[in-house]
Amino acid sequence: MAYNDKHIQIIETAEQLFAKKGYEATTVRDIADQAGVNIAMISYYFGSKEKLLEALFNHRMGGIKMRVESLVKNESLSPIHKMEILIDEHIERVVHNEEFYKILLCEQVINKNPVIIKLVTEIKKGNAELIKKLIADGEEKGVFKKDVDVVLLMSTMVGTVMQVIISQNFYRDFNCLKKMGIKNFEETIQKKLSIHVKKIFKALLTNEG
Amino acid sequence: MAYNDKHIQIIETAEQLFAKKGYEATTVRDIADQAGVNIAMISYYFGSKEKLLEALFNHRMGGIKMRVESLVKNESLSPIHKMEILIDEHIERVVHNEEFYKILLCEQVINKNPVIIKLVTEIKKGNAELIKKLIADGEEKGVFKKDVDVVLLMSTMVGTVMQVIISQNFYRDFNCLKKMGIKNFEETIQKKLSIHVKKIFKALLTNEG
DNA sequence: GATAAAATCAAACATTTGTTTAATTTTGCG
DNA sequence: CGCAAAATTAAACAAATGTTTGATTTTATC
Repeated sequence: MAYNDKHIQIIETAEQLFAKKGYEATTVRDIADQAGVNIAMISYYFGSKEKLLEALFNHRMGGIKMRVESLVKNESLSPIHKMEILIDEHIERVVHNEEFYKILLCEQVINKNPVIIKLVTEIKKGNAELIKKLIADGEEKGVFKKDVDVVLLMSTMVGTVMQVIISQNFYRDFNCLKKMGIKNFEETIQKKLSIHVKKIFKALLTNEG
Repeated sequence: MAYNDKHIQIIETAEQLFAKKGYEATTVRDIADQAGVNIAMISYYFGSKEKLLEALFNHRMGGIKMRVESLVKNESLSPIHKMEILIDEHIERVVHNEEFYKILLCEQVINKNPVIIKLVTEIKKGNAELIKKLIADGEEKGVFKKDVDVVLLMSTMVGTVMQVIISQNFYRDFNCLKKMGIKNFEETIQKKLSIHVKKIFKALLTNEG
């Protein structure tokens, strides 16, 4: 399905509200008001509130699989370099789509909507298989260890980034960064996360520091 | 506030349902039916659905602060040993209270209820400060590095464990463990997580492997 | 066993929910 | 312009929501 400007406008308004209040606590009236459209438009355009959520997932997850695929299959990069780009692109994606990734996290916990489950599982599986091949490639070249647990590795990357995102207020507070501007802080946290996760991957994947 | 058996029964029934369907999607009728009590009992006992959620958080998070505190202040253990116990106790807590930790995760994302925010923030802050001291202690003794980012370190532990918990079906599927019994799998994942997180901490905290 | 407090219950409460309807307006095109 | 399709609207819809009420039953204390 192709979305026009009004579709996108409603989808991204819904995204804001779902992230802020949760899917169930967000009403179609909330969305319609904030998007400046009539309530009936949501059913008219998407069919239902739930299908609007599914549309959001399609909108945001559409391109991810290809991006990872083309990176891993790029012949001119070393396995280590590829892995680092993978990490940086993931961090960038989450930092710049905080709201969507919060919704994704909660939907994974509830795990109820079949369309979303299928979409997310397919992407996770595709990524895991690509990364598995990437690690096997690195292993052949003698730069990566044997017997790496791919899912554990990915869980650490994904889990660390998400945990930092949802507790960024605590991070600022604990490290006395309350006065730092939001844009500045976003940049800082992105760099710190990049170094941190890369350090972890180096320890888990290679034979030493 | 002290809870009697019926309180606990309602709280833990609510916990199951909140984890499965989400807080907002769970109705007080759901809870009352499954707990085998009248709907009115929830308002009568707790005041409201939201205060029942708060009661759940008090019920589950009451003891945590003390446990961590007494461990860190134990004089007879080395910093490294303490850190390993900290990791194992956290993993054990999450694995054996999956449902509650799922609810906690979603509530952190929404970040709306002031009582819960305060409770969670206090525990996180207390733990972070204790771990900071523990690392400083290890640094003095020459076993830990300088300038460790405590919040990033904790985020990796907490985030990794949660990510594995919420995607355990994927983990089983990807690693062809679908036929393994649930109890057996729980044990396996707990051991794997323990080794995995300890390996990461070693890399981040000590000067080499 | 009487009595007061606590617990339990079915029913009712006002709101709010997502969705639909049916009428009206806007748009696109010959 | 004319007219059909699409978009937009206000209003209405039934269903479900958390909470309260007021009566009844159980429990505990003397």
